[in-house]
Amino acid sequence: MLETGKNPDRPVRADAKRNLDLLLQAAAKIFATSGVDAPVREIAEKAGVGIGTVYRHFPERSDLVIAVFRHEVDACADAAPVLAASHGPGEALSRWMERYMDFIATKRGLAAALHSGDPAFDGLPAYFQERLRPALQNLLDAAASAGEIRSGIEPQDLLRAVASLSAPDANGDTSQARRMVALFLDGLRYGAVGT
Amino acid sequence: MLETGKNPDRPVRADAKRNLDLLLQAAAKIFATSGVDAPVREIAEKAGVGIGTVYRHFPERSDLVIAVFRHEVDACADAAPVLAASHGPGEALSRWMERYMDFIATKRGLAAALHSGDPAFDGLPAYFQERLRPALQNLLDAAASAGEIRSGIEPQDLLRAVASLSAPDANGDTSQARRMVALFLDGLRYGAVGT
DNA sequence: TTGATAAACGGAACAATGTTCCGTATATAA
DNA sequence: TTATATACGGAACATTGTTCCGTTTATCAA
Repeated sequence: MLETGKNPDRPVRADAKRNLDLLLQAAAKIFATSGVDAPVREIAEKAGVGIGTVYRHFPERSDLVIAVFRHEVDACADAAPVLAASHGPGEALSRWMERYMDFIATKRGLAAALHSGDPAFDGLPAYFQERLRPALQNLLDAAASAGEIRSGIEPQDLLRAVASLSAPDANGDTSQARRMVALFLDGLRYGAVGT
Repeated sequence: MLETGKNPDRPVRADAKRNLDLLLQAAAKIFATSGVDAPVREIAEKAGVGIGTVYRHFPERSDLVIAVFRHEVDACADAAPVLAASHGPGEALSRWMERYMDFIATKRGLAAALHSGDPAFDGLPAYFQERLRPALQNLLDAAASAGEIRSGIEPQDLLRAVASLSAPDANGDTSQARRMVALFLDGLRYGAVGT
């Protein structure tokens, strides 16, 4: 019998992979611009694919939202080791917090969806913690070891605090939020072993 | 010229008033059951009126949501003087907090809508404060004057704290939340002038 | 009581959007 | 080059918000 049937180990087709990436990119941009309630058709058009292709990759609308969210969480988490390799511990921490704030700003529109009661999103907060907590933990440990900040800071507290501080963007102005976070981080430096 | 034209002072027709009440009742029940995203048709059917009638009274879906919300805020606020007249100051305060928790529980589904970015809902938080703060202030003043609780409690702090304490209803069980609030209120009693 | 009239009603029809389905096109492997 | 499983595109369907308009009815004056 000739082996021609459906092969489960067959690699993903190149066009499928490409379209998936195009979709994630397009969705990320449109979610950031128009919020997570943007029409699926709009995303398909921006990605240059048909609607059917969207639903092939993401059976439901919420699957696309989730994929974009996780993708952005991953990108944010992955930035930590990169920054740690290219900067000193204190500088790496500061820069990563900037990066994290950008992520939170993008996530604004998602917040409502996350707490909308749709069970599809139930796993997202856990993923958020799971991915970002260790990333930040490493940065904090390095900075503490170098004597640039005090030790004993809990990463999840920091994540939550900065997310809260970023919130009051009433006019869309982020400068105030950034000043608050900078001030907050200075608080970590005060009391460091080297001070 | 005979006065037969459109009379702006003409009283509201009886059926219009009745249908408006039916709609508010039906919407309140359905919002509590299925959330604020329930279809307009379902509400119209439950109220026993046509869709057109819904839109005559509430030009947009959000207007109906707002009307129900305000209606429930009013009912909760109006309960305060009634309880104050029929119970002692401490008991009136306790009972009103129970009443307030019921209101918050109903409002669960609304929370997402309120922060969804739809500008139609922008005024609701203000209305909430505006209406409930004075109602609670009176109860607090009476209880403090009677020496049953300490003075200097800010009503808005209490409103927010109790709303937060009521939130973690993971399984839909409200007993834990009620215990927490009761404990919280006992804290007010501790340190009262009569203690 | 009756007739005229403005107000209100009901629901068909339209628009926007999530989702399904299937005929067509194509990347891949032999 | 050819066969075929995979992926694609978009028409069609389902649900839901909203509009429109012909019909019904509450109200008032005679």
